[in-house]
Amino acid sequence: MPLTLSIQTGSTVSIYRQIVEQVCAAALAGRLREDEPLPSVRGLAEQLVINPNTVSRAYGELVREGVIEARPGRGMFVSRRRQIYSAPERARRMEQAVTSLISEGFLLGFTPDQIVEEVASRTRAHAPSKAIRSNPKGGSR
Amino acid sequence: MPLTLSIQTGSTVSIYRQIVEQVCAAALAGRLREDEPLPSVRGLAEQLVINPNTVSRAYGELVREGVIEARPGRGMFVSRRRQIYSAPERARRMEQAVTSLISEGFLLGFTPDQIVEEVASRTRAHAPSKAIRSNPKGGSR
Amino acid sequence: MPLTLSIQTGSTVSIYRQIVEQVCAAALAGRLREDEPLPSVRGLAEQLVINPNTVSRAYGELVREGVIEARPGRGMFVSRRRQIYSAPERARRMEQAVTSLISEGFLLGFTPDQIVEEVASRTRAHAPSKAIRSNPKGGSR
Amino acid sequence: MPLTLSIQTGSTVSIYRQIVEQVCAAALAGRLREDEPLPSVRGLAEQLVINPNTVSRAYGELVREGVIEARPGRGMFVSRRRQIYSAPERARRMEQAVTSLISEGFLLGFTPDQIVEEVASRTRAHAPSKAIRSNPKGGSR
DNA sequence: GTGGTCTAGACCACT
DNA sequence: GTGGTCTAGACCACC
Repeated sequence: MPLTLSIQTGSTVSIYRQIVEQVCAAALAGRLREDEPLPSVRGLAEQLVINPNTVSRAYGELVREGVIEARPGRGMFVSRRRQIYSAPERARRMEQAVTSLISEGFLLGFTPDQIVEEVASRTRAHAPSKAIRSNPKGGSR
Repeated sequence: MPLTLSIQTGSTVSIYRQIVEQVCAAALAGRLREDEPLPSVRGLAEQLVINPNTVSRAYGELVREGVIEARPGRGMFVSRRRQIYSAPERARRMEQAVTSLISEGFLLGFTPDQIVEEVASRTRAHAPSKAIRSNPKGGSR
Repeated sequence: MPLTLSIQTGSTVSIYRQIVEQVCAAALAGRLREDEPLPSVRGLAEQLVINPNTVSRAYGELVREGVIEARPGRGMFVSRRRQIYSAPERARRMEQAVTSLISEGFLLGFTPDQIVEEVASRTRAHAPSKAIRSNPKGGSR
Repeated sequence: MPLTLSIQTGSTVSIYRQIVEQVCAAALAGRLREDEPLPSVRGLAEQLVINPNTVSRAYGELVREGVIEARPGRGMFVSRRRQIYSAPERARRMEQAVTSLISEGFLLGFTPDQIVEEVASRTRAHAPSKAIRSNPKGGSR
């Protein structure tokens, strides 16, 4: 299975960001084997009917973040994951993201329990395999 | 205590969005009494050292979402809670919000369980009680 | 014909509101094809001799109401029709709109029957057919 | 029955305008007899829990529009209605108001017939009596 | 005093 | 090129 990506127009998040996030999620969830190349820039652009520049940019970002790496002449491959953000930076970003979700959830009339449940059910869907290996903090806390 | 808001520059979320989220959270959590006006546009702008237009934009958004209402010449007040979105629209927006959080979480190296836990702990903090008219200061905490 | 908009200064309704209403009417009447972008923010501003910010505001409102969607870097497009408001909210907004018209009509000295007739004749003009994908010009081209 | 007025906060129309419209509608619908005074400024302000200045302003506007007139020492009374706008001006304003309603109606998913019906049912409610006497075009003047 | 609108001009991110 | 955000400063209507 050659990794299916999909983008949705009209979203607030840009196209290249959607690609970054999906590839990233796939890599972290173990859906991409280390010896398996990502779709080529031109191929993916054609498949998604977007500009190759956009795909190129997304891949560039992923390389910069250390998620994937280019093996010249062979393609892009997932690299061994390394943390790129400092611990405080990670915490800050995560807190912000959680705050956003909770605000939106409350605004839409969801109860706290429902919000948690929405997230829980979606994360289960996202990571069917147990191939998660990164442990950013340490404890299984 | 007349509702303290704070913004952080250099964040990925825009200033006006930060205001929207904070006011929204405060209003929904009952930290704002119905007969108590929000900070004035100019006042808040001065306090946060930003342009009044930015505050105005944030307030406008909140009005359109039904969270607060403008009483011209008097100020902005929290409006009575009502569900303005249809069920499909609610689901759609919530799904987008959840997707956004999960993507960010994965990117930051959080495991699914950790993401859920982050949300769970924060919702507990946000909602000391189910009653909207809870007393924010005395706290059944 | 790429959608002609016009505004009149000195009206009681604000410029950005006029744009919202006209685009809204055009989109809902099917005068805009789905793959055809709206006039660009700068282009429309130039054409109407107003500030780009004003156009931007109008477009932003339309995005929030689900009428159009922004594809960053490409332009604004009409989005697929969806009902974003809940039934009570729809009723509430419609009631307000009707009240506004009736008041204005009375103030202008129209009788109830005349008011109804004005609306009836205009709705007939606005909706040549029930199908959204109607062809406004003639040819099936 | 001493003419009941009501205002609603959080509306886009200002308070004084709401008063103007309601008094105007009442006068035109014949719900106000010519020998019957309107509520006093102070009385109405007290009743509606608003600032007397606001009521005063509304009455001033009505006087300026020729809808009511002051009989010093006795109070405000409805005057014999005269047209204050030129015919083209009236038509222009009415057209604008109708356009607004139709746009909003379409946006909310109402069909043309439903929009007309909404207006029709409301005008019936507004004017149960047949005491409409103004004839804007032919002139019973 | 309050919010609402508009203009002018700038910078950024995305395609 | 596109839209999105922010600043600066102005004017208006409302209370």
